[in-house]
Amino acid sequence: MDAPVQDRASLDVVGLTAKGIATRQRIIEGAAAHLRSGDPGVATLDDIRDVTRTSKSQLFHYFPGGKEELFLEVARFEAARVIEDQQPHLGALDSWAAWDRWRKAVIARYRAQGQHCPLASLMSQVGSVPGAAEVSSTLLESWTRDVERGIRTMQAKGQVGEQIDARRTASAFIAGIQGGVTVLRSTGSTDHLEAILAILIAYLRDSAD
Amino acid sequence: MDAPVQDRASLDVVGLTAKGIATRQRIIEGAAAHLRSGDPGVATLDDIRDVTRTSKSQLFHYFPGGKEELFLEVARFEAARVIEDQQPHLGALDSWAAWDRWRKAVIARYRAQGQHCPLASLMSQVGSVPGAAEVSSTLLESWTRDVERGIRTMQAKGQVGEQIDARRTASAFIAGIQGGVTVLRSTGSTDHLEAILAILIAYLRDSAD
DNA sequence: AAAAAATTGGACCGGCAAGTCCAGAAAAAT
DNA sequence: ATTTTTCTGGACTTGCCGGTCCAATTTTTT
Repeated sequence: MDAPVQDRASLDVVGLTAKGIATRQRIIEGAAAHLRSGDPGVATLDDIRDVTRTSKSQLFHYFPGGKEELFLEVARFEAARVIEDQQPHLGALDSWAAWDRWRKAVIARYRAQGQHCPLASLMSQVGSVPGAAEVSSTLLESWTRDVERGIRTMQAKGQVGEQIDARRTASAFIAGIQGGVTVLRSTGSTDHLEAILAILIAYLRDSAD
Repeated sequence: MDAPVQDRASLDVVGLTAKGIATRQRIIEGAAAHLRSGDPGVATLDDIRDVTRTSKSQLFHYFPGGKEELFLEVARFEAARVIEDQQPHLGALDSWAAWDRWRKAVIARYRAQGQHCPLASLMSQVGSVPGAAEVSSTLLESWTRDVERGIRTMQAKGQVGEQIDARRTASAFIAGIQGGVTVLRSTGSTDHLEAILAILIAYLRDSAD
C-alpha cells in the first residue's frame, strides 16, 4: 500500500545509508502529520524540527533545497494518500453499489479530517512553489482518469447512457469534490459535498433510459 | 453598485474627515488589487505601503488591528465584488436564457482572472484569522440563496421539476463553482468549471418532464 | 487667528524564522 | 583497525516584517 511512496523515496536516496533513509522518511511523515493538523502557511522549520526530533542540519542535509524542497516532498506524500484513502472503491467503480461505497468513503474521509485538507494545503502553495502546481495537477489528472474509467465501465455494462461524455463528467466529479471540500473548510459542513455527489450520481443513473 | 461598500465603510469611519475616508478607501482598494495579483500569503505591509503610497503610521491609524484588520476589510471588499460581478444575471435567474448568461458570466470572470481567485485568497486565511471564516461563509450563504431563488423561480414557471430540492441543488452549484475554480487555480484550465456548470444546468432542464 | 483634532512621514525596535557552519559521533569501506 | 564517508547537534548569522513612536503638517473648529 505504501509501495509508491517507497518508489518515490528511493529516487532521492541514492547514496544514503539505511539509517539515513529512515531519518529522511521520518522527517517527511512527521512533517506531513504536522502540516495536516494546522495551517501550513504558518508552519515553521523549527516546529517540524521539534515534532520530528531532528536538528536543523539534518533538515538541510536531507533537503538541500530547504523548506521548499521538504514541503514539495510532503506534498507528494500527501497526494499519494488522497488516492489511497479512496481505494479499493475508486479503482473498481463497476456497479452502483461500488459507486455508493466510493461516495461514502469520500464523505467519511473528509468529514473525519474536518477543516484540514492536505490537498488544499498543497494548493495554497501553488503560487509560491513552482513544483506544487505540477504535483497537484498530476493528482487531479489521475483522479479524474479513475472516475472516467469507472464511467466507461458502467457504460459498457449499459448502466450509464452512451450519450454521456465520460471525460467531461469525470471532470465534473472532481471539481464537485474539490468544491465541496472547499466549502467544508470554511463552513465546517459536508452538506455541499454530499449534495453534489448525490446529484452527479443521480445524473449518471438517470442517463440510462 | 458600490453602495454596499460605502455602507460598510461608513460604519468604521465615524470621526474621520473626508480626506481620511478617502485615504482609508484607497488603502483597501490598493491592497485588494495587490493581493489579487499575487500570493496573499506572502504579501507584506510594506508592499501595500508602496502600492498605496502611504506610510506605516497611516496603515495603523486606519486599521488599529494591523495586518489582520486590514486583510479582513479587504476580504469583505472582495466578497462584495464576487457577487456584483455576476449581476444582473444572478439576481434574475428566471429563464433558461438567463441561466445561460449567468453561466457564461461566471466562466468569463474566472477565465479572465486566471489563477488568482480573491475568494481563494480569503479562504487561505480562514485558519489564521478568525473573522475570515465568517466573511467567507456569509458570502457562500448569500450566493447559495441567490441560486436557490433562481431554481424556485423556474419551478414556479414549471421549467424545473417540483421534485428538485432547490436548496440542495443550489448548494451543489456553489460547490461546483468553487471546485472548478480550485482546479483552475492549479491547472490553469476552465474545463472542470465548464463541465460541472453544464452538467448541473442539464440536470435542472432534464428534471422538467 | 488660534487652538484643537485629525492626518501623515518615516525612523526605529524586537522577534522570529530560514539558512549556514563546524565540530563531533556513528557507520561503512578498505 | 584505521580511514573515509555519512550522519547528527545546535549555536550563530542574516534579513525580513509587523508593530511602535513621535514629530511635523494639514484640516477643522471656535
